[in-house]
Amino acid sequence: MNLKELAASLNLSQTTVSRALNGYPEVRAETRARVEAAAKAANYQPNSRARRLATGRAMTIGHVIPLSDQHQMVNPIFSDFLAGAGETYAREGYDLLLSIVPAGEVEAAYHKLATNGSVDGLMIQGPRTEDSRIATLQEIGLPFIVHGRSADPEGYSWLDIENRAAFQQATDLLLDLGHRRIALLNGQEYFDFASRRRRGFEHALAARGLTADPSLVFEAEMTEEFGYRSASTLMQSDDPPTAYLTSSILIAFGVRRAAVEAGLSLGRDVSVVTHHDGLSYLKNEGGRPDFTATRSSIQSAGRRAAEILIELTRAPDNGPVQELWPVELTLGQSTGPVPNRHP
Amino acid sequence: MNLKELAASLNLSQTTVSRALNGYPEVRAETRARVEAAAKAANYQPNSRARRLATGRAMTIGHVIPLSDQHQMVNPIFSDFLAGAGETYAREGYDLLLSIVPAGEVEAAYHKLATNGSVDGLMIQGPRTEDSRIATLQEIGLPFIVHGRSADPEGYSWLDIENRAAFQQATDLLLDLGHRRIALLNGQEYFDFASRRRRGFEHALAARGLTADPSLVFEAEMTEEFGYRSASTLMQSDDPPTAYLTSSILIAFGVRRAAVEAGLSLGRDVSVVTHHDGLSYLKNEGGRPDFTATRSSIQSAGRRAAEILIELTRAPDNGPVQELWPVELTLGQSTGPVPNRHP
DNA sequence: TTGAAAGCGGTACCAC
DNA sequence: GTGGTACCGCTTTCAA
Repeated sequence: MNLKELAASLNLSQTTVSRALNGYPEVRAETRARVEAAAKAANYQPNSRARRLATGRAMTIGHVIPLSDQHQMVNPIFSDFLAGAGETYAREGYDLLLSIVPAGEVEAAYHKLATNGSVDGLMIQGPRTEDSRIATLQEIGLPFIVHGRSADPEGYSWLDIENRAAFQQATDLLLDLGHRRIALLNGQEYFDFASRRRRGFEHALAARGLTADPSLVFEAEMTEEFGYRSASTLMQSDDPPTAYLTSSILIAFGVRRAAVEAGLSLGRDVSVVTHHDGLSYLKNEGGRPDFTATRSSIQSAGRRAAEILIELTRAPDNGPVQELWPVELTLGQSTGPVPNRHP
Repeated sequence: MNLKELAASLNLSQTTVSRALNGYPEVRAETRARVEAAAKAANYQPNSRARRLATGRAMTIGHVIPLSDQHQMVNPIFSDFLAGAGETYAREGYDLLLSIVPAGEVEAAYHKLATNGSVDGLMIQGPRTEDSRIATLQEIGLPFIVHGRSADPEGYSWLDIENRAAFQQATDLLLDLGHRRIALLNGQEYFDFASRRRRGFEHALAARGLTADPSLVFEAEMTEEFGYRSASTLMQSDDPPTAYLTSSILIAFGVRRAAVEAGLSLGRDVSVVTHHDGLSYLKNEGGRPDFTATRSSIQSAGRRAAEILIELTRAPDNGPVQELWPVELTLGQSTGPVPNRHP
């Protein structure tokens, strides 16, 4: 059943039926009701291809994922963000076009999506400190929003969290508890969020006249394995850290495993603060550890980023929208004393 | 630059230009070359919306993910499969429409995607033993393929692995090693793959006159936490199992953590076989355990499923395509002896 | 308040 | 081998 047939069955013109269905005000209420009833009865769905052509809008948002960064897809953050964004798209009647391309072909994909009119806007994830995607998109002129930002956060829309402040605060907490040897297990620092986190860490130390011990700072893909290996090494060293600050729950899981193997208890022998859904202080006393926070804040970020992006596609001439979200620090019931140096 | 303008600039008709660009044979080689050169110079991209309307094909495959099964998205299998499928779509010129909907609205989403012509085919993941999506799609008449299958595997296309045989084989291996108390940590058995795996497990036991001890069989969402909790409990029991067969690497990770806490070594004190990329026998002797297999087989499955699905959209009248893939068992260097009952 | 008709940008049939 | 033209199904201006 298409519009023409529906109109014929109602003895109305396509025009009127179209207007009735799309909420135009000039349609008489009675007519609209009649049309809506018939559309429902016939289970009429406007053909999206025809509508897209006629309106010139794709009603589609693109997410382009580089394949070699496939690890990114494994990262739970990625899928949670996607779930949140997808929720908004569905609510607003937008489709999500997921394009998985070899790394190095991302910007070519942008050009193609833009010129063949497949999408109205693009979502950018995982920005680097220097990220050429941003300049490319500005040049193309397609609306886009970045989850995170680059070193230069001017002239485009983004939604980011207070990475620097959060890690400064977390470091302060550990310093307040008396810790002096704190390890930082960070994501790869070419990602902007990671470099901001490191700066927060260093800043908190500097504020107390301390400097980061380079042998306690690691950066790598944020896996459990990375946390395990680096924490294991550190725990066997002569002067092991008493606290760990990590950039991901997976890294913290690895630290936990290393601690268990070393016979240490999180929250008693060694302190761990990790970024996850906000920041969490981890411990494994008293049964179930508090690792199981939902990642609701990341879903929220996805929802909000999608909202902003859709707004941008509707009013592309508005200035950039930039939102900086605070990060909450969730403490376990007991943050524990400064651990003694373990045997 | 659209087709009309391109044609005008060449003093040719739209028809000829279109034919030249789309590889129709009747175009003179010289003309075609001229057209192609001009198209390239002008960076011409055919408008995908117009093309879709004119051809009546969406050139798009839909993946519909239920949101409450959002855990599914966290599951690495999900994203690996997606990455593989996405690769094929890109190669074949198809778009991937990812639709994230509340659980319970999945079939409504199918109807909508079908009637508004947004997709040419649908990819179905995570089939249940009884899965109403399949009947719904058969009724709708949209091409689809299932990754996995339901209890009744007739009349539709699917790509599955030999779950039953694999778990039977794995159980046989453990029995051959002398194990008699083997725990099965399975996925939720309303998923068809999980029920097949359980049957393989039970069948191997039955073939030796043994029956599964119900207190050693668990099913749950396949998380690390599940593996940890169930293995911890079992390891503290009076008569703990000497071997674990698990349905996911995450579960195996949980078993590993429980083992470490209990002072047991994988591959020496306790045997673990898990499904991951094929089946793997896990151990943690001699440094790095062999947990780090790539999930390439799942990506391959995604690629192949996408190929079949695209083929189905092109020739919807062909009979169903059904492929059953074997599962390889990868042994560690040492599978270890039957563990002594631990203290 | 409703309808006729001209697009939107291609594709594909039918002539020449 | 090339061109004219009628669609594809909907939106949107313009007239009535």
